[in-house]
Amino acid sequence: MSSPELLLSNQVCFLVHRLDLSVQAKYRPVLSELGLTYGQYLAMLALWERGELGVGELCSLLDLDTGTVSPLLKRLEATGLVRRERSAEDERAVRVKLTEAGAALEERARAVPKALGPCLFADEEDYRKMRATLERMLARLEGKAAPS
Amino acid sequence: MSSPELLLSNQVCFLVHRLDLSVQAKYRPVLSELGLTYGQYLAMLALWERGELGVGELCSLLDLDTGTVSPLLKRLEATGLVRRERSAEDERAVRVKLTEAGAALEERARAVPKALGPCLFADEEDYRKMRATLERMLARLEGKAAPS
DNA sequence: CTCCTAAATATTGCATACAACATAATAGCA
DNA sequence: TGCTATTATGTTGTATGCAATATTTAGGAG
Repeated sequence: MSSPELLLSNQVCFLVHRLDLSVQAKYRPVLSELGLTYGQYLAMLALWERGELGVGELCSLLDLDTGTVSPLLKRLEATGLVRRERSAEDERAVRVKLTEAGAALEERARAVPKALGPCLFADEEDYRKMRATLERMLARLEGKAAPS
Repeated sequence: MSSPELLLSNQVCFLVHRLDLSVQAKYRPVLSELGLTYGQYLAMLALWERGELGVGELCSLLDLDTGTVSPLLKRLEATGLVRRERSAEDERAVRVKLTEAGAALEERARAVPKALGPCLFADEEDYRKMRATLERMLARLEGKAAPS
């Protein structure tokens, strides 16, 4: 017999996971029209914001591993949205820059939050509360030491 | 120049995604001691709860595709926690059952929520509010039609 | 009974994600 | 200068996750 602590429906972690997958599912068809996956969209957001980034910077911004980001950038380069150039001063570093096409895509991308915002929250107030809750959960997670 | 709508830090979807990955990262070392991945843990929760399941049922419960669940069950079978048997009445159907080892693992798994609960929420009250917020977000997402 | 459709599960291909390791270049220090 | 540690990035192996397709079996119309 299961104790309530082990019931699937009682797990916050499961709720978070389903929510993430559901959100991605909502974004998928919209981003597909831009030729982007969900992960690529997040990377492009960072690039539109910063213009140019190192690989490590992008890993920090997205909170992801180089093992994830490095191939992702390779695919973005293959689709022509991004250019990767070895830095002249430091041959280890790679600068990731938007191409013409990559920069141009920003205009079309403005439609994405407009289309999907209403799927996620009711209004500004709702948005702020949700964001606050999620940020609190994240802070709690990252602030606490690993469980013994 | 980025409009605030495209700023990475303003995206609720990004918060949700980071939260999911952070939660998984917290669970990983704990589950690793049980020899389980995150996805396998969720599947085992369903099995401990129901005892025996069809593949399709598990897909519904976990809200996942057969393309995800089918190989996952294969790996659970390979580690000896689960048995898969073709149903006698309907040769298409596969019944997934706990093995002795799979059933026995439930005892050790009780430690998981105990260890990780405090990483996620402060107390019962906090747990309930978080759960309510997440469930509200999920309901909103799944209730709304796809964006035009 | 035969043919067609539907249902249940599995497989393939591609894109994350992370751990562990590999590679190359810089920095720092003796 | 030469050696070593560190840094920045890439690669490999394994496990999700989903779309699309394949396979097998059941059910139903005629």
